[in-house]
Amino acid sequence: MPEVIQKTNCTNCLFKSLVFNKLNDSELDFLDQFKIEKIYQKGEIVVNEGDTINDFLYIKTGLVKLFKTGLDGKDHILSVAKPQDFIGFLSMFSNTNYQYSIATIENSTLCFINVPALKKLIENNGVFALDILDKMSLAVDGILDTRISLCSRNLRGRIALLLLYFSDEVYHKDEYILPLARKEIAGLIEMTTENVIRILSEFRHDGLIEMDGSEISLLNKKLIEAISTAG
Amino acid sequence: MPEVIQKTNCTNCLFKSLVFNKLNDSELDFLDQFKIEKIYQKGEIVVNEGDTINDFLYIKTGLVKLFKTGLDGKDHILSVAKPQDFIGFLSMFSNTNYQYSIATIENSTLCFINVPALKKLIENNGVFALDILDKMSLAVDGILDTRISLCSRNLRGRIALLLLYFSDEVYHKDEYILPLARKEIAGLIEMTTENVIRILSEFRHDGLIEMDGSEISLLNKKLIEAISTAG
DNA sequence: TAACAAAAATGATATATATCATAATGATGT
DNA sequence: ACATCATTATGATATATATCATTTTTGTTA
Repeated sequence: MPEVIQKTNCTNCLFKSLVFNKLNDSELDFLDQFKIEKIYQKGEIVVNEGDTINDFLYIKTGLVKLFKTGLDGKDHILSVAKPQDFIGFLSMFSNTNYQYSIATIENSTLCFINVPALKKLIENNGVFALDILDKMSLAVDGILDTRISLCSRNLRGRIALLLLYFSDEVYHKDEYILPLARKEIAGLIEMTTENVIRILSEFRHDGLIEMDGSEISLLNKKLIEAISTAG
Repeated sequence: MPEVIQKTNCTNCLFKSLVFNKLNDSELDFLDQFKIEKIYQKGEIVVNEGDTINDFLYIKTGLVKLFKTGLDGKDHILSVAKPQDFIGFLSMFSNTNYQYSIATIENSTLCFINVPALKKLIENNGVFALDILDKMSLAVDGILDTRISLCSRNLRGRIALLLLYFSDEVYHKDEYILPLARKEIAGLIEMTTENVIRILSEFRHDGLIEMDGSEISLLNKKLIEAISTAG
């Protein structure tokens, strides 16, 4: 359960330009009545697969994973999402219930916006509607790209891709703490836990990375990129 | 090149209810000025990767494939699309150029609708905007589901999934003519051409299917479904 | 119809990946 | 501080898949 629930003001929100830049002040005021902000610790469940979709979720800060538990009991991670990834748009329009679960993998602040209220704004503001379509389209492009390139890569290529993803897209640093356990990585890039561990060790032996538990530092990014492309 | 170009009338179109059911007659008349219909033979290129996106593409009849040519020279099929799949919505909003190529794999009739005209309608008709969001969302859900389940299946499972896809989603029959060559199937479900052939032969030897060239008939659907689920 | 090219088919072999077993390490609760 | 459990780690082996080589079939064109 989120520990803190905040009532903040959309018009003053640092992030409004990222999501709601096509709305005017009175529209933002309207939205204020229908939104709530929650602060989560790392590792908390935000929604469970099957839950009714009442709110559009927006990640203000932090990192979450979208996942499904398969018939084999293993978790499959559909996507890791960070601020501006607009994962909330994904099944909000096509389904009444979540097709996946969401959990935080970093301390995160999420904004919950009532779906009917949001739909009313879309209906009444055509420019906003087009903007939402743009953002949704971009989000989808990204997820599809990642998924397809995962399928056609070998294990080393997938690990390389993952390391680069966290370095380039999430932390913007060559050193970072992997927010996912080896087992979770396995579920994200569709391989066994043992092979995740094995290949990370391989990369260390080959001088590509330094590694202490979940602390990772990329030593030879050029080569990692080459492996990611060639794989 | 498409052999025939037709000027038809949206208001009388059999398919308008599938795509444009939220538009009134005057809006449909407006659209008429900005659309064109083309008839393609099987195997024709509709758009090339990198082409400027000028039109929203709607599949009236037939079957197309969306594909990219990889660095290795092999084609990777992103998706096979049939009427009502609304693939045209995919990167229309997020990109000015196609991120993939499109070719017909059956004789097909496609409708080309000018993008700025369509956007104007979206901007002016909020209910239509929400409807487009719904359809786009559904299209994406489908593609993602397929992709993710492909990644986590073994070769036999993937072939089973493919056979069922054409049977259940496309032809609605247990006998059909595979519209894709073995090599294309390989590019669609990420395996080698040899293994596609081998596993299809295996399925025939095991009495799961009958096969003569591209004529396929599913003999034991229950078992094929089991293989698809278990794989 | 012959001649050719492409696709389909099959087997042998190499490589990549998963599975199983076992140990070391680290975290958690008592 | 100890027992317990999950995670990380590594090796041995089995299995799945890709690659390479060769033949057969099919379709196309002269």
